[in-house]
Amino acid sequence: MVAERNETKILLAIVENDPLYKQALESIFSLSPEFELTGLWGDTETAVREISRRYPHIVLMDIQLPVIEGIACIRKLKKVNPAIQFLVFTDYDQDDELVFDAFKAGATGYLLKKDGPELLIKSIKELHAGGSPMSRSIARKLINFFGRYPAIDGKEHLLTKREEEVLALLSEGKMYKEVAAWLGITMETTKKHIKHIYSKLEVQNRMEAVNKWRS
Amino acid sequence: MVAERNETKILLAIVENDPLYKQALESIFSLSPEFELTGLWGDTETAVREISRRYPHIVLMDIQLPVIEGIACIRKLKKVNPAIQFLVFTDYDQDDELVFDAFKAGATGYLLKKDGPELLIKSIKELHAGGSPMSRSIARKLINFFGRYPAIDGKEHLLTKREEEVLALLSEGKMYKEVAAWLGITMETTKKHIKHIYSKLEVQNRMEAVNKWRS
DNA sequence: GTTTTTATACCCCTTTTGGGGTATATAGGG
DNA sequence: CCCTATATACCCCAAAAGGGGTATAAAAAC
Repeated sequence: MVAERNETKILLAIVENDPLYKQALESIFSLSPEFELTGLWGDTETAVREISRRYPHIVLMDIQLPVIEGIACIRKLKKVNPAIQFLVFTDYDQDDELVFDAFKAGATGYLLKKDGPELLIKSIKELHAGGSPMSRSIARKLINFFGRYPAIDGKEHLLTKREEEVLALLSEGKMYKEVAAWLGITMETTKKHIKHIYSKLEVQNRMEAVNKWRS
Repeated sequence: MVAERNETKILLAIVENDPLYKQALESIFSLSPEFELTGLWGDTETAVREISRRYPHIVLMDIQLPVIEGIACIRKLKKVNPAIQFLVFTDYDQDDELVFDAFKAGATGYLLKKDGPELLIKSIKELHAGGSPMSRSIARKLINFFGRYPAIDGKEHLLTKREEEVLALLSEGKMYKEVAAWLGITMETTKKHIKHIYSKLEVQNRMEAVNKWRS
């Protein structure tokens, strides 16, 4: 049901600082019938400026020093165009925090340059299909990360009674002011409850909250 | 902690076309210590214009010919301020559709003028307490209503294929621009599809659409 | 061979939503 | 007794959603 995405090309944009890689990537993707190269930029500033006019499905994002710049670029672009998938393409895999920050910023894939072009192409397809391709060492880091923290959950008393009431009314499609009227509180208080709900469930809107709560 | 709103009087507004009733109602409610008459209007236009400045708890709504006007007035006011409770106060109880339309528009009480002032006062209190007061004949109509239709629904080809795709993405909590990106169309076109979906399903928002479609 | 439906794109506008604060009062746990 | 969680209320602000148009082209229906 998720449409005929398979019939169309994968729209790819590339941010690559290294001129050699830049040329190599261009020759790979500009000629392939499965991809359409909608952008090829050498720096993040140009990328930020151009990307909204190119609307790629995937952005292959080279991250070099300064690392912060690439991460910030992903975060910025992800905020504007949440639909775009970012595949980090870098040499750096030693610094755990860098890797985590990339994912926090919105990257959904993390590939090392040494992995080679075949895996790169495979990863882009995988990413476009909804997957999260990453190099083995990166995957290991992610797994280990969850060992660092006690893996909280519980979930039973995640939401308070009042918050559950609010969420139940939200799930019926009621507007904030209707929820407020129903509970006999002001709309601002209703908003406050909703903000807490979203924060606790780590979601950004009503639909996601309801889905998460129902699941 | 429960909102310092209704410890005191019931704030009542009245829309009554008939001058005689208007006077009678005023004398009843303007003197009663339990009620405070925040508005007394002879026509719906004035009511619509004034009501947001008077913030009543309850609106006693006279419905006369043309019936459509009174119904529309309730719908309009309920949309603006869902917290207000509407008590229909009319002579008409023969036309079933009229009664149902009043409830659909947002009325939560339906009283006939012939029921008399004691029941009127009792009904307003009942409404304010969260109840749904109505004349016996009206209650009967409501009950019978559910026997009228086999409670089925065609539902087969109500939405087009594309519209179903859009709705599926909406049900995941995706923003318009994400849906657009996913389907490879513009956000404006996405909005157009969504408008059609809401119109066909007779709903006003994403949550209601998803609920209706899933049911 | 018109007419209708579907899908697309873009315009206008208002309302709703979501996220960031601050502040008060109260109930409970350390 | 302090401190946190809960529930309430209010502020500001930007983004998203929703509702009203118009218009074009292709496909389906009549």
